[in-house]
Amino acid sequence: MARTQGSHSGITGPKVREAAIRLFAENGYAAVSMRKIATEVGVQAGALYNYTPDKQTLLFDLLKGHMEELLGARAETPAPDDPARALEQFTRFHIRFHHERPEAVFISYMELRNLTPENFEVIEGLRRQYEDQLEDILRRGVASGAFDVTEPKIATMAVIAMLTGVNTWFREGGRLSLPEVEEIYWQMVRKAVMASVGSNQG
Amino acid sequence: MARTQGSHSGITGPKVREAAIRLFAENGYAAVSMRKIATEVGVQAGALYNYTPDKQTLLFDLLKGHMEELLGARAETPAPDDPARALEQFTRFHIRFHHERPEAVFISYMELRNLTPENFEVIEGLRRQYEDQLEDILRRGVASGAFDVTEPKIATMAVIAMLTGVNTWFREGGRLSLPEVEEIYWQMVRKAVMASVGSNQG
DNA sequence: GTCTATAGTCGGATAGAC
DNA sequence: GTCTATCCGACTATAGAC
Repeated sequence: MARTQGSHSGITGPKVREAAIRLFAENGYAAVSMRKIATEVGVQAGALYNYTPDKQTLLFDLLKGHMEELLGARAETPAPDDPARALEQFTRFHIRFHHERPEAVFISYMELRNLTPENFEVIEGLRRQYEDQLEDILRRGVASGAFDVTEPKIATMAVIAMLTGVNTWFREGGRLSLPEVEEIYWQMVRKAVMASVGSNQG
Repeated sequence: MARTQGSHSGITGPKVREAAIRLFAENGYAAVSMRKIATEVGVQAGALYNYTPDKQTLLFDLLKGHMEELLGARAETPAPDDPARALEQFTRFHIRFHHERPEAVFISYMELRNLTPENFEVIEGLRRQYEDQLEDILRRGVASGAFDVTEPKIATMAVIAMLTGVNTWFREGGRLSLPEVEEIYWQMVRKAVMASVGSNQG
């Protein structure tokens, strides 16, 4: 007697993750039903519960996995001692990493409010770890005299917001390549934090 | 014979808008039911349909109202001829205006995907009108030699993303006042786009 | 590991009384 | 303008067969 249908392929787990990321990014967590995810994967809704205890945990695991990937990728990159070089590396890394995972990035910003408070705290802790890396670079640059930044925490938030914004408009195949975009943003970041040679109007 | 309950006050319309903005911001459009909005207002769900034909139109009207308020407030402010002064004014205006309406701002960024395609186009058109104002300032500054910006469109997106990011972390009563934050951001924006006196490493 | 079937709940929107 | 009552559909999660 044959199985009726469904994947039975042994790779349903990853397919659930992929389908959930895409659907959550497109429609939002609350608007996506377990049935839709199941249809996308090619199984029935009930079968999803072999891979996640519930919908909330599915969202949490996606966000946690994304943040751990981010921190892992950063950890693999040796950080230059020179603050200016470290800042350039951070800038290019952030743009590239976020460009490669637009959907996970989108969810990580948009669906935080759909996490339970306990789950939210975990994700926020991971995010803070990432932000602290940029803040450390800025503080070292201030100490060395390379940067002129009165409020490293604010500059950290400003730079990250600016860089993450690339995902809202950049599309492959447009007028500019990603390396060109990286260079433009790096020049803006560099000028924004560098020690100025003379003051301007303002 | 007296009315059973409900507002009957003649101001239910504004209360519906306010409740919807707050609840959509807190929980997301899809996660908020008409019943929840009605409870917040103090009426029954059916009464809401005296004020909006459906939930989608309610969301659309909120976003459209917000964008029109934004453009209206800009239009009331006389724009300086000098590009640097115009940029400073834009920077401070953006931070202040967005600070005063955190919930509407949040919805305007998060709930775009829950608009029908036709409604989305309308909101995007209004947003583009606003962005074009900054882009014009940057182009004028490049023409006058005051700014060093190779890609005004990208700089526009970068500056707006950076400024809007204030809403994600700034809280009244913290270490810094809003005018202080304005000043810090203005200095970063100014340095990022100003014509540099000498080049750096990078 | 997946299926079918179903429980129990909640959703948007409408009809008609007052 | 608001109420009550309701239609009808969709949802999460579970139970038990295969």
